[in-house]
Amino acid sequence: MGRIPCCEKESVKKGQWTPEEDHKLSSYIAQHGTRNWRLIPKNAGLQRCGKSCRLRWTNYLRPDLKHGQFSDAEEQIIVRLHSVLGNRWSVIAAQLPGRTDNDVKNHWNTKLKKKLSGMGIDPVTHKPYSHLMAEIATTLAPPQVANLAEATLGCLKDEMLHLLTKKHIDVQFQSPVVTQPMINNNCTTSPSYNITSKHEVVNDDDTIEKIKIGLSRAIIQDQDHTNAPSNKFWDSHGATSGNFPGFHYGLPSFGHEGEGSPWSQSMCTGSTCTAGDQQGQFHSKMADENGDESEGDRDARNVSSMFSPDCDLWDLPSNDLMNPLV
DNA sequence: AAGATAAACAACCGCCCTGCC
DNA sequence: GGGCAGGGCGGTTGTTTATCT
Repeated sequence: MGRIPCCEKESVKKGQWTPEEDHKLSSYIAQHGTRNWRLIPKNAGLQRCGKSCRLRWTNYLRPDLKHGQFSDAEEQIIVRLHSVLGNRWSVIAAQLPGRTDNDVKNHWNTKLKKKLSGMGIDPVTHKPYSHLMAEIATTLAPPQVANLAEATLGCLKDEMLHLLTKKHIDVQFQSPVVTQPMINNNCTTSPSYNITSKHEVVNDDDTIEKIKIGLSRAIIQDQDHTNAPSNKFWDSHGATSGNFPGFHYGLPSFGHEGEGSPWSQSMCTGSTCTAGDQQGQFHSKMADENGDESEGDRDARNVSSMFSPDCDLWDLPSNDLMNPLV
């Protein structure tokens, strides 16, 4: 017994919507509202699945939607929220009037990810690539480090090669450019990425080789210290996370995770997220406000609080958000 | 000018959550 | 409490448009 389909697939049209279909749907919704999406296509005379109608309406036809280019301010907000929330597009979109989650997601995937990568910043964790590689080299046990480092290089290689064919990335990788905060609200300490970088093309293979050599050296140095167990974070704190004075080491994650971004998770599992620090306050605040409301409601409200005059998040010292190793 | 490639956008799919019965 | 339907969400795919060779 499978799930009951939301509509009869055979009699349903797919693909691009025609202006006539748009008009039918808009007219029907203007008259009857958006109750019961399953009945809407039938009543509006559309050969479409109710779900398809809902998407068309919410992502394109709604009169309050913006359809133009994203402004710099909007991009900054997306990057900023993504660093905290991860791929929670609906929550991010809720902070951008007239934008849908689909809009934001598409814009992120087609433009912003590449811009960040071009700056030497991993768009998943919002950390510099050099930071990620340093973490790998210093966090893992010697039997695992070589294989995992190789695997990580594999993950990064495609993106790097793609970028290196177009833009120069310094072997040391540039740290995020700190500019004026994008949202004022009396916040003066928040960094924001300067999402513009134009450089000349360099020799791809040479750069990749330098990256590999640098990582190999780090691995070798790490292996040289295998007889000093007290220095091994993974000995005393588990294989994937641990503490080190001034830094939190978490195994970089390249996939989607359930609760917030890997980076935000990482921030809250190590020494940088103590009960007294500001980031910890932010997260415990989120945890305190659960009540009976839905997770989405909480997210939306908590995110809204970031933009409040109190400026909870934007007041955080830049190190608490980015915690750069380099 | 034509084909190839990349970028941008639109839509679909399947999972999951929530509310109702 | 369990089952079901509706709807939300994020990931992915398909199509169109722009740019490059």
